[in-house]
Amino acid sequence: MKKYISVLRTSPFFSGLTDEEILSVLHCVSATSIVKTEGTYIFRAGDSTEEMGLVLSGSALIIQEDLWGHRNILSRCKTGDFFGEPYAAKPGSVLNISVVAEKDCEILMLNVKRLLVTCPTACDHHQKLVRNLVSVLANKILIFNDKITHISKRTTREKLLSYLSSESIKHSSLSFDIPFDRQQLADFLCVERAAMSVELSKLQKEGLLKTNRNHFELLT
Amino acid sequence: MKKYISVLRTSPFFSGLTDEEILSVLHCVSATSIVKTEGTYIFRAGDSTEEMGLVLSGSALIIQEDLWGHRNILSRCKTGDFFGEPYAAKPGSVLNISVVAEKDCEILMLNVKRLLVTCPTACDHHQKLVRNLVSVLANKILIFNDKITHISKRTTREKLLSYLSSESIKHSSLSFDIPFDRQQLADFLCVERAAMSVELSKLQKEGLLKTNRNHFELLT
DNA sequence: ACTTGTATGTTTGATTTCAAACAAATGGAG
DNA sequence: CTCCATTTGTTTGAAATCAAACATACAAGT
Repeated sequence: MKKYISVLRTSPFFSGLTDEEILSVLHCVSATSIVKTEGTYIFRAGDSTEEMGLVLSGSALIIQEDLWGHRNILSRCKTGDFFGEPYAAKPGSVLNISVVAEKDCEILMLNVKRLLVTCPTACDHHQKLVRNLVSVLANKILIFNDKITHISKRTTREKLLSYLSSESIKHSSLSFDIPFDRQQLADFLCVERAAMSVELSKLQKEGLLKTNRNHFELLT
Repeated sequence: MKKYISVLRTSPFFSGLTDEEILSVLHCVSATSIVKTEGTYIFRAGDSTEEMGLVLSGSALIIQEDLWGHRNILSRCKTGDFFGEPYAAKPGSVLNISVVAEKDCEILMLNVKRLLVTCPTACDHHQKLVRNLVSVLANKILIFNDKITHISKRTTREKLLSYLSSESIKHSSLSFDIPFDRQQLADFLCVERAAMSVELSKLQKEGLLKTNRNHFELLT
């Protein structure tokens, strides 16, 4: 397991823990590494799980398949990324996503339930790990919350204004850079890039904002 | 505080705890009750907080206001509901919502940070509370995750199929009831009720499903 | 300067959604 | 049963979005 310590060290799940603490705490969560060959399932929609996965090498795809067989790729997990943590943290929940090895990969499985119910005495690392779990979960909610706020809006214009407004608040400035190019922004807001470009042009003509590439300036 | 124990008992945050445990654990989180008159702010967007709120009486509105002054009501918290828990659980995060008293109300403020960093020794109730917090957060992610899956779809038809597909999996049956009427379903999926009704009719004509009121049957 | 690749902006017609009004069906209450 | 309120389905013209193609701008490398 030691050969992967550099991967674990960078994960928010283990942040604030020393290498020794990480190695020690891996027992608390019954960490076991598994190898998956390209195309095999790691989790399957409909399953339930007490374990979350952390990618040690290779990569995995988070996908959804509907009743009529349409497959949709939600995201790609690379080295250091993890998946399944909300399902593992909520006993009895059912996976509504599947995880498939995109390339041959090694996955570290961590038993979240054991983290929560056993070792109740104050193993100090243990406490830190629980705190990190809470932080990871809370962070995900904040990100989702933001995204829902924007894509709930009916029109492209409203989605843009909602997103830009929130970025402006986040940067405490009317002038800021966004971490997306046009195509990525369109994907994030669930609209067409072309329609979005048209709307951005209109907003500029109307004097609500100025933009150049990924730099934006809002005019009130 | 005792007069509100019946409210606390029903909250998922305190589930599995006896009345005595609840009263005892309130100290761990520096529980203090505050009174707010109609229209005053409990949280304001841009603030950060270590505390979450739980409504003891009256009601509060979760709202968002954008840069150009448009106000949007996200949800209403009634007795027993709580708010702000992801912000309190993620130190340094900034509120992107405001909370306003809709009527005169009493709010119990719970310091989540204290729950995570102090009393590290195994006060048994304390552990349960942390576990409940993890569970509450994980549950919220699962709900958000679902919602994003559906409303990310571009067309009304795709949103419907995505939602119905997931409900079918959840009920392990092609035949099931949904917890929404048409207007609520349209709001949930962020589309027009009328356009949705049209699409449902088409889907039925095409033989993909049958529906009567809130009962649905999918045909494969 | 030239070429190449990529990002961004614009245009087009077809399709979908919106918004508003109205019609039909349903479920209670009297 | 009849009346009434509510829910659901349908229609309509206006507006927005989609999808695809093309035009323009910019950057990196030769």
